Amino acid sequence: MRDNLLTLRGMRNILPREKAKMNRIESEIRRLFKVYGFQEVETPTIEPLELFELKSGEEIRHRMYRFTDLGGREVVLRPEVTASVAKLVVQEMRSMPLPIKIGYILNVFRYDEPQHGRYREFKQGGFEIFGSKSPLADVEILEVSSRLMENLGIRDYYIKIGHEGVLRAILTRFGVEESIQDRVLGLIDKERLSEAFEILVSIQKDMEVIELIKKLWEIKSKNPSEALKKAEGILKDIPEAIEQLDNFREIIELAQASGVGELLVDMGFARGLDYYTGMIFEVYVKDLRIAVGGGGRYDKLTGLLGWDIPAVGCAPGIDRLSLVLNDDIVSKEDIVCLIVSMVKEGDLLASRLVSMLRARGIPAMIDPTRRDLSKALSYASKRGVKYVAIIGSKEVENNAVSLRDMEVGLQEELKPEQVVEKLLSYSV
RNA sequence: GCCGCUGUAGCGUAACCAGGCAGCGCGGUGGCCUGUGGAGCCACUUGUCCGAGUUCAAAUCUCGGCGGCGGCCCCA
Repeated sequence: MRDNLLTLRGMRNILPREKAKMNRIESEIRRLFKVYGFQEVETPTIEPLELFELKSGEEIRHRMYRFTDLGGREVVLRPEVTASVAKLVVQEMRSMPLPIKIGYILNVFRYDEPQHGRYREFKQGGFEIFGSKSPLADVEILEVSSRLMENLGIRDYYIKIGHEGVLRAILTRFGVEESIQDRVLGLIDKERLSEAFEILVSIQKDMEVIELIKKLWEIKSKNPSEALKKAEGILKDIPEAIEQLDNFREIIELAQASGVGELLVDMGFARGLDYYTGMIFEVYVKDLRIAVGGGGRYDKLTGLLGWDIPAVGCAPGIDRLSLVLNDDIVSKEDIVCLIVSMVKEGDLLASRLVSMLRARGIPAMIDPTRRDLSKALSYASKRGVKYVAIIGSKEVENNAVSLRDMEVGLQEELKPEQVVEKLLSYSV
């Protein structure tokens, strides 16, 4: 049977080494949950279609795994987690003190064309803060994104940052309704400016709004204060936009003070998800064109679900981080001691020894094959096992084992207790 | 959704251009050698992605499908 008939396009088997890397990343994320006070939750894999029709954005919406269940409901495999977590908070946490800080590590599904770093099922971590409008919350999200990169030993990353509030304030000022705003921002994000402008022209807006957006869009700089200054000049006649820009400035200043990674300010930056209302960002690693994480502020989303509280969050991509990490971030250590019982009379001693080792947390196993000693050694060697405990009739008589150090090639006869003592430092 | 490259055993490959018995390495399984030869030796194991077409003859040439890899778009 051909494997490729059994594994769907865009899906994959995750092998031990890859899995170990993902585990490493996940444990780093969970450590940040603890240190920053995020409480981990899990939401349903399958959600009603409506949840993502609310505000997920056209891009994601037409790439959902979508079907009718046996009860006739239109359902989807979650294409992202933020909407689900927002729903969870609205449904279950109305009586909790604010701010509510939620973390998650969950798989998501998108029917994209697979390519480098892109699969149809992938895994995201997530940090979401509900109930605070303060820039301090925005900065905490930026900070946690930066810390994750650094804790994983990734130094050459930068954060592309923008502010949808500024763009939306301009559009609102010129009377562009929200659903049109979503479309226009989507086009701006794709750098399809002329199409965005066509829409604005078609609803009879004057050229001023187009000029403003064009000028703003051109501001892309690794010098945040310079970028902010330029933006201020452009927006000085629109107080609502200046207000948003002040918010952006505050976030950037606090972020720099708390040591987040290098910032690339992009005033024309918008994200595919329609629910963003303020600061937005994506995390990039040099030499990799795709984002390894992203996030932003979404103050209106929970309101649509029945509890109007501000929120900000981010989602690191676990598979993509794994792509960046070297294999050597995880140890290749496997079984420490392989026990080979060559004669039936040795099995009792072998069982006793393996239990003693495991009880002390030392990874050990009995070779269950009763093959030639040289084949057993070959197996141990290929698996990278450090010690082989050999039990033949001679050892059975002495109630001892011959412990062979596979790296040095020497061996000594020891009592089981002595073996445990010797290997104690390999305890996990 | 679009574009490019690609598809030979479990894995890595040769034969493809220029059509003519599909071969090698690794692995796996079994066996032989007093229990340290982490070996060796012997045997076995499994394959041209699928479907059409051209041809006396297709792994090889053509077309289509599917898959893989990468790019665009978008994102994680």
